[in-house]
Amino acid sequence: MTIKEAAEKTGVSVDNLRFYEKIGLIPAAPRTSSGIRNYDEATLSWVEFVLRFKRSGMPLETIRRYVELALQGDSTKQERKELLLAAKEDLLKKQEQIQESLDVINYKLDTYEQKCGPITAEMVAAWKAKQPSK
Amino acid sequence: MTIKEAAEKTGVSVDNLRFYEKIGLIPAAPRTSSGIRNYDEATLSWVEFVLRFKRSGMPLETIRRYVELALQGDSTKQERKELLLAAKEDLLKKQEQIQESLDVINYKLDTYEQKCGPITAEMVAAWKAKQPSK
DNA sequence: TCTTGACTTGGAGTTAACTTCAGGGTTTAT
DNA sequence: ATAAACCCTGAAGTTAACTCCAAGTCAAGA
Repeated sequence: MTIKEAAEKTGVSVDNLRFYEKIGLIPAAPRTSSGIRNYDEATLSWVEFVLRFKRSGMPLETIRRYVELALQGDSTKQERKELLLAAKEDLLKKQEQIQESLDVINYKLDTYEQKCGPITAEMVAAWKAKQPSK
Repeated sequence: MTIKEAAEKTGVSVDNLRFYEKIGLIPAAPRTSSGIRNYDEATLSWVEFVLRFKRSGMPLETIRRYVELALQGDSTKQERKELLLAAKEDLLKKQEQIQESLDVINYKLDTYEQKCGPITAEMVAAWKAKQPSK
């Protein structure tokens, strides 16, 4: 499978696939005898695996480290476990913070329905009261 | 309140407070007669408000736009509502993606407990089988 | 075989969000 | 009244994650 087809399948741009390979985010794809990348299913699986974490906002460097450890085999099991636990903590915290924002947004949307503005109205008022000339 | 005190209260660095003000993410703090920023409670409230959205991963440009609209008063109510609805969609999607990653991490952590590696083990094997030397 | 389009690499350019710096002015403590 | 610690601005530098470009190689159709 050419890099273009791999790009279409994964939704990652051709340039980005090469970039990810260069930084070690995904293992190097196999090549034809003339040096052209020839993606196989195993490599595509890696891409999908990596993308799931990327989508959740995990830094590429963290994912890269995990891939590096995984390719080194069983001796790195413990370190990978710690990495996953740390990543889990990050994601849980992020989930909480998103929920906080959602609560604020939902509250504001609620109040937009009836009255005019919620907290913001007061904040704007306080702000405007201090302005000397428009 | 000096910018340093405001920085300590909000957990945002002094430099960053000035930067946020410059890009319009927070309204300009009042100044003393000699031109030094003198933070008041109203401005601190804005900072806290903005930080909640920032923590959830919302792009600063989106928050900046909301602040801009809010400072323009009631006439922008409709536009702000639309902005909040779009932001809500983004956050819900992000929440879903984080949940997906958490599911994968939890599954991997589970399997690390007993056997050795989960999916990754197979992926590594497939990868290694293709490697010529090493 | 020649053209057209896809592939290669290395490196430069871009955007978001900081972060640091140079070169000053202000406040405070001694 | 002067040194230390703080404040100011505008601009340059940094990092992450792309994104594009130049210059060349390779493959498939007319």
